[in-house]
Amino acid sequence: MATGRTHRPATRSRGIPEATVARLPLYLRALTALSERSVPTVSSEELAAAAGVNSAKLRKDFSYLGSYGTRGVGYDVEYLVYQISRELGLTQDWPVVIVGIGNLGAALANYGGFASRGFRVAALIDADPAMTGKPVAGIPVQHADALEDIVRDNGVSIGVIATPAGAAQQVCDRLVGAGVTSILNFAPTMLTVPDGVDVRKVDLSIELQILAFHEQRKAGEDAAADSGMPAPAAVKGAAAAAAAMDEADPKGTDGEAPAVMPA
Amino acid sequence: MATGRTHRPATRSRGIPEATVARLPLYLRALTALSERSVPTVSSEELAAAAGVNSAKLRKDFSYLGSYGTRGVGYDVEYLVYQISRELGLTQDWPVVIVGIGNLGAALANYGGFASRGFRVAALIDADPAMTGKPVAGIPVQHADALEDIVRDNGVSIGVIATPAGAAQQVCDRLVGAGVTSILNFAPTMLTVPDGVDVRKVDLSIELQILAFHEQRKAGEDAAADSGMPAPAAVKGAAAAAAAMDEADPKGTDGEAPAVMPA
DNA sequence: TATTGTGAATCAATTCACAGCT
DNA sequence: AGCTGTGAATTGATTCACAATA
Repeated sequence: MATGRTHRPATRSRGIPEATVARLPLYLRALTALSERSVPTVSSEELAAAAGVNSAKLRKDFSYLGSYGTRGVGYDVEYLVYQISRELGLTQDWPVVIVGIGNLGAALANYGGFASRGFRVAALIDADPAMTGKPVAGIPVQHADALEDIVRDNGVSIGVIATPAGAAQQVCDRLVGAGVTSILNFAPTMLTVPDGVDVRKVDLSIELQILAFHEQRKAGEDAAADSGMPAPAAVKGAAAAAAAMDEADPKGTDGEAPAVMPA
Repeated sequence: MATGRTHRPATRSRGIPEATVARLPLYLRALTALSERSVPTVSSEELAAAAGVNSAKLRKDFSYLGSYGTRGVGYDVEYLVYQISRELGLTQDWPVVIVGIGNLGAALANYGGFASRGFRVAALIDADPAMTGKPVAGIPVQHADALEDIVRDNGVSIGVIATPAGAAQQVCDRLVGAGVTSILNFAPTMLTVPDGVDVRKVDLSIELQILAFHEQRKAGEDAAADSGMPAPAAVKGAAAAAAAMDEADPKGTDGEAPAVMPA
């Protein structure tokens, strides 16, 4: 993710800003919707509105990819869909494995978006022997012992971790050892990986906490402004309540990480 | 989210950078782990390593909250846990409703993190009458007709949308109409909300696409460098393949959005 | 005429580096 | 002696505003 090497001088100089890369999927989704409605062209203004960004930002983003628009007219929808798909690497097939088939892993396996263009669920892996062979989303769950073989046999380079926090690092190490170089982590823990391996993290509790912060700001900062804990003195216990949040696996039918994804 | 008002002059001048707010939950998690191991103090260096950031950034972040450390020593773990919890608004109870109890909604409902400090699942809501009354994670699912009553009766200000994309905007409108001012959206669609309402989005397909981009960069840009679609001419069809990804609900036992969250 | 593509200006976030305290 | 807190420098992202052009 942060290895700043200087590769090919092709098409356009490399170095699309990370912020731009993160928005390309947004544009692609909006363009796809237009494509389905057979809209032939869009202006930066229209497309920006559909993607929820402003048009100057969108044009600047596209300028990193090349000059794919026509002045006075706009962008050819189909052509842009193709160019962005290619830029994102979606014109090829990416086999992924999902490790940890609990509530969340199952939800991910059932996600329609996986099965469509670009990504393919190559295997579902779980450490619980009782799960082995059980079909989830039509795919039989395989035991964790076979992880390395599965990754190698399928040429998997993207792994999804949906295990409990305690197992995540170990699973990560095994995935990386077997050749995976991109990881999507749903477990609420920081993963340590060697250079050259990308990790993206999706964490519901963090998203909720950020919302709570803003919500608090809105609700007025009057009520219960200051109630205790005046100085870094002996405050043991009181704060410990805020703990528990992450780690551990309180209730939950089985333990894994909730996932992220749309219908 | 972007309303730049100038509120209370209390404790410290308002205006914690958004990037800092987004990292506070990370620090909180690391501190919580230290707290559980009864570690009394940490240096910025140690805590930064545990949270996966560098120490200068962490110190700068904390400087926005106030001077909670001790030079030559470090930070008091319990005290910092308390201060960050308070800053994030986690010292109060936030009732949340989850709308759309499919694969993903159920995974979210079962997520342990919800039940612990700060957030409480006040209700589960689904539009399917067959779901009504069925307990999920010990909480009976209620019908969507009761949405407004549920939100008002429970004083809910945070809503989680885990419905199919097609229903998301309508659900969002109803939540906002009933008084919800913060929304966590798992549906793969852009939501339009009035000023003063925050939306955070979690989207697996976007995360995967970002990973694919970096993966492609690593794999060498040789193979299949350029295969077709030379100009913005007649390219109908070819690119349409990249579509389908989002929207719609291909397979999937029932249709909702996968979720995001840890064990 | 309408709309892109992009330098220049602005704003935000990160990192440096060190003075100030304990 | 060690570590925080923070101005100053730097790097990165966004927005402005307009010349280029189909």
